[in-house]
Amino acid sequence: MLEHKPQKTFLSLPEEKRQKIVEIATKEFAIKGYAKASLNRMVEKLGIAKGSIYQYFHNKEHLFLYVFSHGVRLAKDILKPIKSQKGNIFEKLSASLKMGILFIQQHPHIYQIYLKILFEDKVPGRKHLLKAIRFYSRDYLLPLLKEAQTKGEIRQDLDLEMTAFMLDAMMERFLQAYSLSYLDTIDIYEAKTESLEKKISIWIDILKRGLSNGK
Amino acid sequence: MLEHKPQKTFLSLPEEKRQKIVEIATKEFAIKGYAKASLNRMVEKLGIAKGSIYQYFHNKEHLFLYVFSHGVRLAKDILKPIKSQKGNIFEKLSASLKMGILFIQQHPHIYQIYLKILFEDKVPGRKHLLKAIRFYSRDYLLPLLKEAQTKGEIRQDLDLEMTAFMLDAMMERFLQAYSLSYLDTIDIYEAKTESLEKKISIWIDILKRGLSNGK
Amino acid sequence: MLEHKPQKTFLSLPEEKRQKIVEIATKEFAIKGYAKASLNRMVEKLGIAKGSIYQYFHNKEHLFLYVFSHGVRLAKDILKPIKSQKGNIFEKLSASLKMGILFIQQHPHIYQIYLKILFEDKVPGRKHLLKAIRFYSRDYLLPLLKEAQTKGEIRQDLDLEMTAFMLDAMMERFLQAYSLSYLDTIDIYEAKTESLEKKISIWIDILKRGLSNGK
Amino acid sequence: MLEHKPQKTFLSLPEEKRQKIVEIATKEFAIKGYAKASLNRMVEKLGIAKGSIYQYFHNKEHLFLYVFSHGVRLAKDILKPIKSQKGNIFEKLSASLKMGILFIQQHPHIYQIYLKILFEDKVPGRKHLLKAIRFYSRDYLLPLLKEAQTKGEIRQDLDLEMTAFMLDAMMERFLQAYSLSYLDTIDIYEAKTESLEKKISIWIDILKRGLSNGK
DNA sequence: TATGAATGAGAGTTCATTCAT
DNA sequence: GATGAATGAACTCTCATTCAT
Repeated sequence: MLEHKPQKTFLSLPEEKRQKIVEIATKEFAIKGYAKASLNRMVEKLGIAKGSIYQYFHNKEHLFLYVFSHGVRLAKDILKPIKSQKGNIFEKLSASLKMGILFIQQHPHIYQIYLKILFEDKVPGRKHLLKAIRFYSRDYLLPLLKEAQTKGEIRQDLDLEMTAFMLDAMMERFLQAYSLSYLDTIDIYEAKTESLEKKISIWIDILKRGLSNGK
Repeated sequence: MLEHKPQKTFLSLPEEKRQKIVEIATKEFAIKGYAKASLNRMVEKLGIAKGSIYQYFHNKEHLFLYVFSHGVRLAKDILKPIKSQKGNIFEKLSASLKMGILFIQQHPHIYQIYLKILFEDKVPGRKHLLKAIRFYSRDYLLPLLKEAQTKGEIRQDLDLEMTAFMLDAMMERFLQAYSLSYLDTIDIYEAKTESLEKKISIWIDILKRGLSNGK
Repeated sequence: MLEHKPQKTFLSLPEEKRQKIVEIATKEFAIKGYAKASLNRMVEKLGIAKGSIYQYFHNKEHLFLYVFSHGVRLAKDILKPIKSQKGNIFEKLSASLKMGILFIQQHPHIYQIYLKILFEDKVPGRKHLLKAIRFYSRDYLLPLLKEAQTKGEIRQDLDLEMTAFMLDAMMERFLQAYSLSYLDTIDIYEAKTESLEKKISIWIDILKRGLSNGK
Repeated sequence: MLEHKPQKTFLSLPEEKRQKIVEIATKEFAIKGYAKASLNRMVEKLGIAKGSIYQYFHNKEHLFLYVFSHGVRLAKDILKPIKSQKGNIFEKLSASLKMGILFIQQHPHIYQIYLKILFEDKVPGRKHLLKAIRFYSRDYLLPLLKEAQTKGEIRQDLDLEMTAFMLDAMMERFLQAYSLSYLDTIDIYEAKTESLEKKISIWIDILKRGLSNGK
C-alpha cells in the first residue's frame, strides 16, 4: 500500500530527468497545495511538452500520489535508524525531533506537502495518506513507550495509548512551528530566534519529569 | 485592528440574511480554503445573484477578511472568561482546552478556516492574521505562567518563554487533532473514540508533574 | 435640433445640484468616453442614489446627450462674438484660434468629450452630433471666406469650399494638438513648450501668403 | 523597440490562420477601441475556443500591442520609398498625402486603431505608441524642410520647427477627415464627394505660395 | 514517444438598469 | 421624489485534459 506507480514511460526516462520532474512537481505541490498546483507551470519549468506529463502519469492525481509517496519513502529512510539506536526513551525522542528538523532542512518541500494536505480537501486519497504517515503514533511511539515502561524509564501507571497520542501531537506541532518559520520566515512562534537545541532539551526535560517516576 | 468592514449595503440587510451569508461563506472558506473558495457556489447556495455579493463586499478578499474577523470575535468572546476564573494554572489550562473543544463543536468551520490558512499561501493578510490569533502564546500563556510561578505552582527554574511555546504547541495540536477527527471523521488519532475528558486529564497530569516542583 | 431634454425632475432640482451633476458627468464622459463612463462612479462622486440619476435622465444615453448639448451651447456662446468683430479674415482666424485655446483652458472636459466621440463607436447619435458642430466648416468659415473674397483680402481664384475644408482641418488639428498636450501632458507635438502666440502668428502668416494675392 | 512578440504557439500556426486572427483582431480594436474590444467576440468570429487566443497571446494587452506594431510595420513599409524619391518638397508632400490615402484605403482598420487610441485612456503603452508614430513631425518633415531650405525651395526666414508642426497637423487632419468619411460614411467634410486629387493639389498650392519665396 | 494546439468550464469582477419601499 | 438592493449578462483570464500529428 501507498504504492503509486507511474506509467512505464516515466520509468524508462533517464534518471536525471526523472529526478527533475519529481523535484519540480514536489515544489509546485508544496507551494500551491494540490488543488492550486498547475501542471502548466510544471511543464513550463521543466521545459517539456504538456502532453508528456500525461505520458508519464495518468493525470494530476497520479502524479501527486507518486510525488507524495516518494517523499514518504525519503522520510522513512531517514527515521529508521533511530528506533534501533542506544539510549533511553528520552534520548530517542530527542534524537527523533532533531532528525525531524534535519529532514525539514534537507527536504523542506516534502514536509510542506504533508502540511498542505493536512487541511486541504479534494486531495486524492487524503485520509489514506494521513493515516499512512502517523509515524509517531501507534507504529512508532507505542512500541518505544512499551519498551521504556518495561525498562522502568517511565511510570507504570501511564496510559500508553494516550501518552503516545500526546507525544505525537507535541512533536509534530514542534515540527510544524519550525517548518512555518523556516519556510515563511513568519516566525509566529519565534522558533527561529531561539536555539533549537536548547528548546528541545527543555522540552525533553519537562517530559522526563512528567513521565518518569518521581525521584 | 483586525477590523474589516463590509459595504453599507450588507449592514442594512435583514439580520437573518446577513447571518446566512456569513454562515455559507464561512463554510465555503473552511472547506475549500481561500483560493479555491468559489463566490459562484456561495451565491448559488444563497440563492442570490452573482452581482449581489459585490454589493455586500468589495471583493473576495474583503468578504474573507470579514468572515475571518467575525470568527475571531466569536472565539475571543468564548475564551475571555477563563483568564479571570479561579483555580491554579493547571485547572486553567484544562478549562482552556475544554473551551477550545466546545468552540470547535459549536463553530466547526471557524476553526477550520484558521487551520486552512495556516498552510495556504496567497491568503490575503495571512501573516497578520496568524500573528493576531496566537492567544495561547505570549499574550495568553505567558502571564498565566508568570502568575503561577509567583504563586509557586510551577518550578522557579522554568524558562517561561519556552514553556509558553511548548504549551501553545501542545494545546493547539490537541485542538488540531480533535478538529480533524470531528470534521473529517478521519480519526487519525482516535480522538473521538476515547473520552476527551480522560485524555485531557492525563495530559494535564503529565504537565503538572513536569512543570511543578518535585515532591 | 440638438435638443435633449432631461426629465422634469432634473429641471426642478436646485441650480447648484444640477450644475454639479453636469460637471461630474462631463468629467466622467470626457475621461472615459461614452461606453466606458460609469454611472456607478458618477453617483458615488455625486453622493446621490443610483436610482436618482434615472429620475433625472431616462438612461445613460439621455444623460450623455444632455451633457454634450450643454457643452455645445457653452462653446457657441464663446465663439459667437468673433463673427461680427472688426478686422480682416486673417485677424478673425487668429482670434478664433485664440478663443478655441481659451475655451479648452476654461472647459477642458467639454472639448475632450468631443475628441473622444470623434472616433468612438456606439456613441448615441454620433453622426448627428459631429455634423452639428462643424463650426469652422460651411456655417462659419465659408461666409467668412466669401466676405474676404469680396473685400479682396484673398485671391479670386480660390475654391472656397475646399479652402474652408482646409482651414477647418488645420484649425481643428491645432486645437487637438493643444488639447492632447494640455490634458495628457503628453506633449507629442511640443505644443506646450513653445509660445502659443508665436505659433499662431506664424501659422496665420503662412496662410496669409498662401491665400492672398501675390505682392 | 515597438517589438511585441506573440507566443510561440501563434508563430507556428498556419499562415492563413495567423492572418485571419490579425485581421479579425485589428478590426475589433479598430471598431471598439482597446477597452471595449472583446476577446469573446474575436474568438467567436474566428470560430476558435476562448482559451485558444490565450495560447497565441499572453493577454489582451499583448494581442493589442502585436496588432498595433504589425500595423505600424505595414505603414512604414509603404511610406519608406517617398523620402528618397525625386522632386521638390511640395511634390514630396503631395506624394505623402496620396500614399496616406492609399494606405487608409488598403488597411482602413489600422489607421482607425491609431485614431481610436489617440483619445482613449487606459490604452497600454499609449504615450509610447503615439510618440513612436509621429512620422510627419520631427523625424520625417524636419529633414525634408531643411533640405528644401538649403535648395531654396522655401523661404529662409521660416521657423522650421513650427512649420513642421503645422504641416504635420494639416496632413494628419486631412487623413483623419478622409478616414472618418471612408469608414463611417459620415462625410462630415464631404471628403468623398470631391475629387481627392483636386483637393490635394489646391492644398499643396496654398502651401507653396505660403512657404516659398514671393515671386 | 513526444508533442503542443485546441478545448470549454469556471473563476472573479463590473455595470446599466429595475423596482419595491 | 428619492432610495439602494437586486439582477444577470458580459467581461478577461486559467486550467486540466485530449488527440491528431
